[in-house]
Amino acid sequence: MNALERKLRTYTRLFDDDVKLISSTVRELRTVPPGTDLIREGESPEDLQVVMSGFAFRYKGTLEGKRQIFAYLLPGDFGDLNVALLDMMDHSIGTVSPCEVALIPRKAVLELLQRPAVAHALWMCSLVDAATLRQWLLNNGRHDAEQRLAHLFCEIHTRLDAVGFAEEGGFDLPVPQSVLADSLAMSLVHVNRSLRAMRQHGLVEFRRRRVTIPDIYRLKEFAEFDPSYLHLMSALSATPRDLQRATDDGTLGEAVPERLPTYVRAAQK
Amino acid sequence: MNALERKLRTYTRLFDDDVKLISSTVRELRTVPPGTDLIREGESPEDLQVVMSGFAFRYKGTLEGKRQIFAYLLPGDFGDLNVALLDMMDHSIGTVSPCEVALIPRKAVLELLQRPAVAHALWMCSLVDAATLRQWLLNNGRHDAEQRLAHLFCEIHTRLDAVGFAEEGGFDLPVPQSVLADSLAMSLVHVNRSLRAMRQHGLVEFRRRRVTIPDIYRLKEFAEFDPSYLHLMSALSATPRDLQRATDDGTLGEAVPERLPTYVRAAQK
DNA sequence: CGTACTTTTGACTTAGTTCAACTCTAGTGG
DNA sequence: CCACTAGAGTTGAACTAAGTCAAAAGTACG
Repeated sequence: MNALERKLRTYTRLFDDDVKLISSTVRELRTVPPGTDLIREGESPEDLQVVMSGFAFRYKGTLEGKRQIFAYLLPGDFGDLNVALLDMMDHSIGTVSPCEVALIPRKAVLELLQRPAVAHALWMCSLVDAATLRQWLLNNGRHDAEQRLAHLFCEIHTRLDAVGFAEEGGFDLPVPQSVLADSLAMSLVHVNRSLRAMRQHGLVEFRRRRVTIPDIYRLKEFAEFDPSYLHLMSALSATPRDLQRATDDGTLGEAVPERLPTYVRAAQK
Repeated sequence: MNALERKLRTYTRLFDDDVKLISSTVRELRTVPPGTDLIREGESPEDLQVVMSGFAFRYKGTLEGKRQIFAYLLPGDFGDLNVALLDMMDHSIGTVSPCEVALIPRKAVLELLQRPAVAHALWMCSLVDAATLRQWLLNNGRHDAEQRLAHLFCEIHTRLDAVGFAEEGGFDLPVPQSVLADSLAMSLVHVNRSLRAMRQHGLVEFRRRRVTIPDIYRLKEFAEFDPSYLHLMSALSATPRDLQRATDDGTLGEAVPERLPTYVRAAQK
């Protein structure tokens, strides 16, 4: 089972037909190096992109050269359902790690939307994205620096956990501090200082692109983190069997060189 | 033509059948006083709500009693497509002015989604909402106080204009400064001071719940406002004929007592 | 083992918050 | 028509979280 299918299954029971259809729509799989734009504001390409492995983010810049990141894209996430329906991208998508990206022709997407089950799953994705944006708006606007960092860590941890990529005491987060800064609307220096403070308080540690969480409950409480906006009835949906199947086809879990986040490895060979 | 139909027509050409279907789904029209919650975080009601007239907003609070507003709902806007598909509301919706709200049964929504044209229009609404959230995140995170205010004014002006409710030099905005503060993640005092500064610079004036804009181009430039995120190919769609029809059935335009925003009047009788 | 990011830290500045008082306005009831 | 009240708007003064600038110290990798 690939990342896309797993993602969709998070939200609906799919028929085998649907699954086949989805797989068959993937026109091409391209591998993209880190620090690249998958798509830029203003473009309206013929293909919709889905991140199959790696770590990417949505963003937009201001005239003064500042940047705001809107969301992180984990494997299975759609780059831009927008493109299939709206006229053009109103933001850009950049990669942090090497990424494998599936290209789905615009037409195929429209056909997929004819399928009730698939359409339903796509709707859910879209609504959860919006809910996440709202949560970011609240978090960035109404929490202080340390809470914001804590909340972001909690969110990513939870999302990775839902697809089986988080371990007990932490997770790999392949981004520099400057990306955290642009996500949380803070300055790089202030991110750094806040991280130090949190480390000293024993809340979290972020070193070498890895987040270590001594006590997840304490962190969640500190961040006022309530995962319900992610609408994951699916802490369930990543059942042991799903994970087993995923392991079987090598999407995750096999022994791999070193120090690369699990969800980035696929794009590494 | 009611507000909902007008809104949907903003995004797609609808068949007469579709139109009939939509109108027939409105179970009930309830009138809600200002300062009321249409729905609260955590609820999952049987009916989806659509604002038909008046002014409302999405919001969510923190434990410390702070509040963040996510979006303004103008006539025709859906309160919560979420509810039809997701388990429950992850935020609340409150009214500012008196509102007329149409209730559409959850089942009816699912049926509407079977209609390609309607489904398409709903998709667009949802995508535009998300794009707007991204823009707010950028605006609140990466612009200073005055730019944020300016941007918000530009957005509302543009949206009202698209449905025919904005005049040349300004528009009615029936909210107290505290609501602006909670939208832009600033303190009430700072909103007030910033408004004064902008007034003195001749950028905008906000007095008695009315926004006056001496030079819209200057304001837009100041705010770095680019309306493309609203995806309104529809500055067109509010054609003179549409407006005429709207006037005919009394949705807007008839002579009314006084000092009430046009789009609030309907709920007043 | 050198070049290019990152991360860290210090010193200084500033935008924005908080607290607290005072004013204005619109609506209410006599 | 006026006094009273409650909500909304203004303003000053003190305070603080966060930004900016600048330089040093790690790290990663060819």
